[in-house]
Amino acid sequence: MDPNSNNTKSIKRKVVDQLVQGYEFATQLQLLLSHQHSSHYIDQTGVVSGDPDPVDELIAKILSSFHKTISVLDSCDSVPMAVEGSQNASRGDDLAAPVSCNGGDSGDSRKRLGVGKGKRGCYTRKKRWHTWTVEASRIDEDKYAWRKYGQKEILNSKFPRSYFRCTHKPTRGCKATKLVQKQEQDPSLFQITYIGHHTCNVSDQTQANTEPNDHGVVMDSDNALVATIAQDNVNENIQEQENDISSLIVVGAGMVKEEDNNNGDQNKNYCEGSSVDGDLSLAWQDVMMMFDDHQHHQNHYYQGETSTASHQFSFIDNDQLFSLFDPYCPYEGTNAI
DNA sequence: CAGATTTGACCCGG
DNA sequence: CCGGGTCAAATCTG
Repeated sequence: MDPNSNNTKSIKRKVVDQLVQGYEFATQLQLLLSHQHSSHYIDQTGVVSGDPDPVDELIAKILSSFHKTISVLDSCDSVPMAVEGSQNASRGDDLAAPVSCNGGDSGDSRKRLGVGKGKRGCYTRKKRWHTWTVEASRIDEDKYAWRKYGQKEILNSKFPRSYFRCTHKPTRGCKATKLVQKQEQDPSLFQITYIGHHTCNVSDQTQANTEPNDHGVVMDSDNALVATIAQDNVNENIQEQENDISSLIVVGAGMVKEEDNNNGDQNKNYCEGSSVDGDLSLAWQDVMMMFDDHQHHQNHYYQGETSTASHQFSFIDNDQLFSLFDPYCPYEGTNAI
């Protein structure tokens, strides 16, 4: 193969990838703004204005522009597209079934004990998704339902690291995960690393959280908005910003392990839920840097509000919570964290 | 019995 | 090669 054409293809793919992200984010922005605008109109005038919203118009143009650009690039190269199709791919089992890397012996899975070699660990690691780390006194600060799927002793760490994935992963293909580890300096604090954004319907998750939210700030309306967005088949990665950081200290935001994930296995394309979730600012940084590398300004995703909310999460009490991270006191909770 | 957790196995990637 | 992330059978719990 011609290395140049490979390189070009790689760049193209990256461009398309970023454009797809941009498209997604513009869509979300449109939803958010339209929501805000509508409520503003009602609040200020008492009457819902029927005028076409210039913001909507502008965003529609942006979306159109994105779409055209992507289409043009896509027609030049057979880069798999993820715009809007991603949601349809999650039919409930796409994640439970690990893309048969073994040549498709999907029939007799679930073998173990001596056999099963080559079946275990058959997965593709997340590499490019948006990750950020927070410090928190509780691990249940976010209102998502998590299910623990692993725990590991970490080298040079006193405390094991626990691995959680969204409870709705099997049913909705939500790929959000988080890693939780006690801080060595201050074991009362947890270091929580979130990986990826929730693509499940957040409204369900919020139902689980029956306790009143003492963060105060418009949680209800936010959640309503989340539901709206989710129902519109749009990834609500934006929502994560307001969902997850009520009383957290953001340690490192906007870190993206950016590595073109569709360069390895061309057959896998973007079928798993949404692979376009990520950080808008970073996405654009990437795009711009490919053409012009003078863009280094970092947009901070989160504003690290630090209230000290400590509401009781309905799924688990504090004793369970802490026993979870005590290697000698295994967590025996029944539901998600 | 269904769903969650535990935990050893397994593989990816640096 | 090895640490860390994920899988999945076994086990637990309500």
